[in-house]
Amino acid sequence: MPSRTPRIPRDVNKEATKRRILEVALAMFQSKGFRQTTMRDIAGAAGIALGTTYNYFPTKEHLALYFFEEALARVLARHRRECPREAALEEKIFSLISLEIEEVEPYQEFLNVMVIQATVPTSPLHPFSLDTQSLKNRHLEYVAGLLADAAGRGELPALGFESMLLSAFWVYHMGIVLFWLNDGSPNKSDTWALLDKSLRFTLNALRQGGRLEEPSEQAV
Amino acid sequence: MPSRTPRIPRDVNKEATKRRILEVALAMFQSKGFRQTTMRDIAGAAGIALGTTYNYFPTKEHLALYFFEEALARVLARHRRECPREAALEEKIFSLISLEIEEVEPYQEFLNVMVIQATVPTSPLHPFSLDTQSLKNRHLEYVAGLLADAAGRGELPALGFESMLLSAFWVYHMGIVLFWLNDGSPNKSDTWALLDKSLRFTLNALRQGGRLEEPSEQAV
DNA sequence: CTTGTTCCGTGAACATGTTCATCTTTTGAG
DNA sequence: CTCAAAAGATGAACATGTTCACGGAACAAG
Repeated sequence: MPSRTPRIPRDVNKEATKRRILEVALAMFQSKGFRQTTMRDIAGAAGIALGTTYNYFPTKEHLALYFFEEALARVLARHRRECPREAALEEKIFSLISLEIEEVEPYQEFLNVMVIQATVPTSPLHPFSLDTQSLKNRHLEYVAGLLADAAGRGELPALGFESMLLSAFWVYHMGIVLFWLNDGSPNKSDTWALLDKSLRFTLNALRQGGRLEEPSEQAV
Repeated sequence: MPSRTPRIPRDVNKEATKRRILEVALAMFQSKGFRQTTMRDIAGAAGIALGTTYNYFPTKEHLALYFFEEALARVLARHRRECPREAALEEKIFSLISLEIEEVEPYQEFLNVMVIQATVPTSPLHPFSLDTQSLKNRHLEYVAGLLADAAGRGELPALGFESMLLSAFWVYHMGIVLFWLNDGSPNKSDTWALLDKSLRFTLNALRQGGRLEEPSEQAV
């Protein structure tokens, strides 16, 4: 009887372990919630020792961050696939935020505890900052693409404050998600109404010149 | 020698203890940061046992909530005092958000960890929800007053979606605070620029009719 | 195969928010 | 004043995220 232990290369095993931890963790976050899921639970379910988990993910929150990585990837992929190129800009943005909320919907309880810390980049002091920064950037790059596309097709006038618009989008987007999380109306209908109206309002205003200075005199 | 112990009535002592815990805690949150301040530290500095703290505040976060209670009270008081009644609506709102940020500025590190959980109402599941709800409401009531005042003076046309405007304000306000927390520009100048321009833009648009439906044809 | 090195897994130990059985103080009735 | 009940204070104990010193497995060189 030759080699009793099959000698699996280290790299393969590591990758497999990492995936296993992730799968187990996400499943438990779903079923039991983030707070209720213990690092000991995760390690146990993944068949490894407690400390080993920390060889793969520096904190419990980082483990959760992967959730958002995957969710964002799915959202962008779906948006590219499902949202017709010739749709109006407000439709594209509405659809982007909707998809996002949809992907994230089943994890609402988990989000209530996590999203914010995970999505809001926070200060440079926060050890989390760099990791979330890249998430945010990937998101904003996509939105910048949508805006550039709309501008290229004459759907938006040249405004001269495009980068600020992107900042504003981030602010807006975070606000909507927070609102949604806290929306107690049936089917979260308030969120959809707010999203719809605020998008129309903003884009109409932008199309009409996006004036940032004094109001014209024709105002009531 | 009569009563060796002066027998201070319980109520008085309790109130004093509560205040002492609060003062000590806020001071330490400032100097060492929220995370670095231990419940044991607080109890020690307040001269009581660890468990006693929990007779006064159910969680460490509730202790922090008082910070916001006080900050909001100061902000509203200052705004009522400092902001002239006849100022334009955008100035009033700008000033309100500025004051808020100013009051909260020294605690930025603390905020990075806390604000969100403390200010975002989160789900009904969250034990924190009710307590933060009242904070939010007090804030929004004040803003509603500003809007009503502006409408009464003809500064804003009757729009027909005032309550949605209040929701939008909440979204906007949270977004700005998040942006500010994450703003790496010198003196946070990006935040001020964004705040200024977005307010002008929005209010100009509202004054010009606050159209929510299809854009007019005169758009470029 | 042998061996030194590097890498990884392990679980005990630690830090800290929170709970709870127990003890102490206050209170008010007799 | 006396004393039983009520209210409050206490710190040991618990739960859980995180660290770390240790040991063993994988690997490369001889």
